[in-house]
Amino acid sequence: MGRPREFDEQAVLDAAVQSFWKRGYEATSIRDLVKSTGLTGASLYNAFGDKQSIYRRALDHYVEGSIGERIRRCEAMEPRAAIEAFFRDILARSIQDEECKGCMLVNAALDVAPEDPGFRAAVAAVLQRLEDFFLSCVSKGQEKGTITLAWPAEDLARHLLGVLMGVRVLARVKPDRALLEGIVETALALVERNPIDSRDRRPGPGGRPG
Amino acid sequence: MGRPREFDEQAVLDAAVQSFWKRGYEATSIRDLVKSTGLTGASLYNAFGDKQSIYRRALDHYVEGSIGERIRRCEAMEPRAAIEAFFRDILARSIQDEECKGCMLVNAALDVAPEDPGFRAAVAAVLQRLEDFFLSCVSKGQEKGTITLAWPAEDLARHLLGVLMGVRVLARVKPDRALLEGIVETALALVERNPIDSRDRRPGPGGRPG
DNA sequence: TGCATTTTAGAACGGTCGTACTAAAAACGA
DNA sequence: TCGTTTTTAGTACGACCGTTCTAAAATGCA
Repeated sequence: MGRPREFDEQAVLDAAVQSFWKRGYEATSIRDLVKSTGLTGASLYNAFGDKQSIYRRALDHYVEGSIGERIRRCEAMEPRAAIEAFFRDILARSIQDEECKGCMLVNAALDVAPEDPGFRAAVAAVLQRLEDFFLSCVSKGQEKGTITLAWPAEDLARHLLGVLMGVRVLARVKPDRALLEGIVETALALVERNPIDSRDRRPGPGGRPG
Repeated sequence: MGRPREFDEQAVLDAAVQSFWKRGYEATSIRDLVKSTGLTGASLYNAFGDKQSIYRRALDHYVEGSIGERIRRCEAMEPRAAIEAFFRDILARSIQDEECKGCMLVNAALDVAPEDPGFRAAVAAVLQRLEDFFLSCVSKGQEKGTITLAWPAEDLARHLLGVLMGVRVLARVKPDRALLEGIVETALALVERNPIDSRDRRPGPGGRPG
């Protein structure tokens, strides 16, 4: 069996996430990780493999714990309220994010994804998951009458994904409440059902499913 | 007077932009720049200073040539058409961007801005310029009756800025026409004047200026 | 033509990078 | 208790980093 590990893998991943999240892939060295995780370089390589693998494990760990958790929490809610809760949570976190770390997934999307096909696919898959979450909310909300019928559910979901990315980028440079709230409030009002929905203003292909 | 330079500064900055744009700050080495610009390390340091200064000059060069130029071109148009032309240009460039370089400013916003106050201020200033451009378009459009009165001009401008950032991020990972068009078309329809504008649905503070 | 000045070319510097290696330490099964 | 196996700790390695230095080359001015 051999000597048992002295560290908790989850705690080590938490620390690795913090390092990579704040400074990015290139700017974080193995020696930085040694400092932040508390274990030695050899242990890191034994447990996770090379630097890319460590980053990948950290990113997956972040995604499951942060994004996946948020999606799961919101999926249990009423569709329209789920979208609102999702964005209000993002908004609150972005404004109180004093280190301006933003979202590690978004950072990864511009940092490692364009260079490495593996990372790119991983990031794209999570983006798809977010789009699917929004699409599910919008579709259900359209059926229930709480979400506007003025646009196809697909386009509304894509719009929400785009707005989410935009908020996350701006929060890293200008974490200004008025700016971020202005973006989100407008988006939330956009998806809201309103009187004009009685007519088909923009039928478009693939409109209301079901 | 001494020996004259053998290189064209603008051409060198063009080459530096290409390198930094594609791979980011950390992943681009001085030796990469030596290769892409064609001049030696000593010449680079003589002409521009250290690596940070080279990047800064390259970023400014990109902003003036790409973003500034686009703003100037659109400012001459009718407000509503200016917004549409701006985004259709972004859309076209994003879709045909086979290297998925995205926008160098957005890349800088997540790459160098969070670490360095100087870079951060520079990026924030350009973001403010974009927001001001959108605000100007929206305000004028509201006065002319081509832009919706359903939201304050400030919020619409912020929303457009957020959408712009979102498109630029997604284009680097998933340069999918349907995705990007879905985001932009929804945004363009959002700012469009429509029948509901006859009532003040969302007066809000600082609404229509003038 | 010669001096002053600047740019060139390329080697060289110390430092840090990701990673691999060497042993000691610590648990297991026999 | 001994041998096996794995993790630890620290060092070592070659490569590359940003930057500087040494000379040679090329101009303008006297």
